[in-house]
Amino acid sequence: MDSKVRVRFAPSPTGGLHLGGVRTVLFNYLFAKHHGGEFILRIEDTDQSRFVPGAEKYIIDTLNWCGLTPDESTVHGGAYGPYRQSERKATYTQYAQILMEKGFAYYAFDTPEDLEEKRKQVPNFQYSRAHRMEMKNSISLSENEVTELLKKGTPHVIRIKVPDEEDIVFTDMIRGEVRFDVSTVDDKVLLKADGMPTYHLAVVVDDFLMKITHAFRGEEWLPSAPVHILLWKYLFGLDKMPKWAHLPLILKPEGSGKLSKRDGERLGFPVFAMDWNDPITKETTIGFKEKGFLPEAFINFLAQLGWNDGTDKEIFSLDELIASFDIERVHKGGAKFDYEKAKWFNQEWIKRTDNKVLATLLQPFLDAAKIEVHEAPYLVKVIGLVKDRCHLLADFIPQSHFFFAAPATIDTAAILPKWEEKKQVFFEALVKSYAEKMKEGLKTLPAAILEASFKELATAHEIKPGDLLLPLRIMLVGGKFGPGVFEIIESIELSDTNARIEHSLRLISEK
RNA sequence: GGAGCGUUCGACUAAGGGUUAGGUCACCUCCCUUUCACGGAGGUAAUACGGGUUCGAAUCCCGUACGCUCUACCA
Repeated sequence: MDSKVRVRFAPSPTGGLHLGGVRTVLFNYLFAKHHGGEFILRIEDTDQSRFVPGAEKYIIDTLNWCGLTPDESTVHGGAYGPYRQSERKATYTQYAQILMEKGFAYYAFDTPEDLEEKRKQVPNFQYSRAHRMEMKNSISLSENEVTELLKKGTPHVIRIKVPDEEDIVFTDMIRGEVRFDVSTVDDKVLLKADGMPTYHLAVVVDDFLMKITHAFRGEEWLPSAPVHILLWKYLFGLDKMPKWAHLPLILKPEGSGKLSKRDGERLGFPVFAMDWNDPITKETTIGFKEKGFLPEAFINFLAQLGWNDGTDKEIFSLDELIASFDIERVHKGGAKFDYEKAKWFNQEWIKRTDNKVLATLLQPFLDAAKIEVHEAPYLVKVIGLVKDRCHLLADFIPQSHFFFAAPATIDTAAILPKWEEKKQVFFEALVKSYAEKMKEGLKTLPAAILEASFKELATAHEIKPGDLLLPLRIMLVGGKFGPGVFEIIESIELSDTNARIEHSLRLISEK
């Protein structure tokens, strides 16, 4: 008997992948890899009305960005394909037939309009034992009537026949024993009128055929678990059933309820992993990647939403997560998403990431800001100077643009109140001294030397260096921010420094 | 309405019968820095409520409240 761990993530290709989806993938992936098992991506595209072109590719791109690459999928291949449910239609029909033959399912001829009408008439209507006989199906109708309807090609579905009285008990790896009284579950549709299976049939059949050993999914599936367990019992036997775990939900930061795309738009943070361009509405929804998150950080904070290793450790690489992940330590309760904490994780990962690697990742942001970098080593040096103050890769632009071009505006209002004649004289002297250095053929000097000579000159002019540092900073970067003044001068070199000082002096004299 | 699941600082969480209920984010104060950050040191702040069981309960049991999910020919 093959006991190798096999898990799957089974999204439907209807749009961007949000936080909850990625976390489900992550926990599946971590569990599989922790146990040396395999991770399968299966596309659940059985609802043709909701199919969105490009969504499948988007899901695969997202998984790649996160570093959660499937072992088997529509693009990676594998021995249990096809991995797209729309291509497995015949298989589901076959199993639906088996259920019919065994008497565990029946035909239902009610139209959607019939059902809608019935729901209006009967409060809390359930298509189950209570109302089954009032409907049009192969249990309520005579055998002749059924054959007649079938012969005429009347549209129909196949429904599961839920037993009258039975307790369904199963063990959830996170929640322990969960019990349902089956009389409260209705006769779910298994095969739709278009011949496609619903999720309920497809998930059971595919998990069996793909030899899935552990099935993890969001908590929203818990109420329909009894249907799936019934199907396992009828079709394959409970001993073959995967072990279940229902993951807690990711909640809105404020109030309560499941996190949605709308919350992100309202509160100003991403919900999708990567940018999603909806081909139908033409809307673009921003993703964590494009917002400036590192995949390591994205994965890290997602893992910490509902799981921890029992210690105070919070920063985990993917390999460390694999090594310490334990599904039984996953929480039962939902966790509110906190964007501030997410950004903190990202900042920690930016600090840990090599400057050359960051330089590559920063390129799209530099392009978007129209910043031209002439020398790669220069960029790497600048990254080293400002990375500590960036929560997002995008923060790099406002933190460092002055290294690449003179600031567009100078906050002279912050200089003027304390400006005086002797400062004017000092800065003119400073410009002169730098000009002399340049005449000697020097383009720049080390920060420490720049600082020493600056202080010396200040003393000679009988001004405290501290009174001059802030104005100088503002002249160079435009405002009250940025790394050490002399490190900036060292980087932008003497000629640029002089140009910026002279420009600011002119602005000041105009006021 | 019904069914299921859940509930520790504002947020994420630790502590599976004995702790001044610990850590992180956020917030506040101070230090470092004559900028903004980073870093360092402190501070504010929690066991939903009510009953049991026990020498002892955040932890075990029972109620109550509140919240969430599901209740489609969507997943």
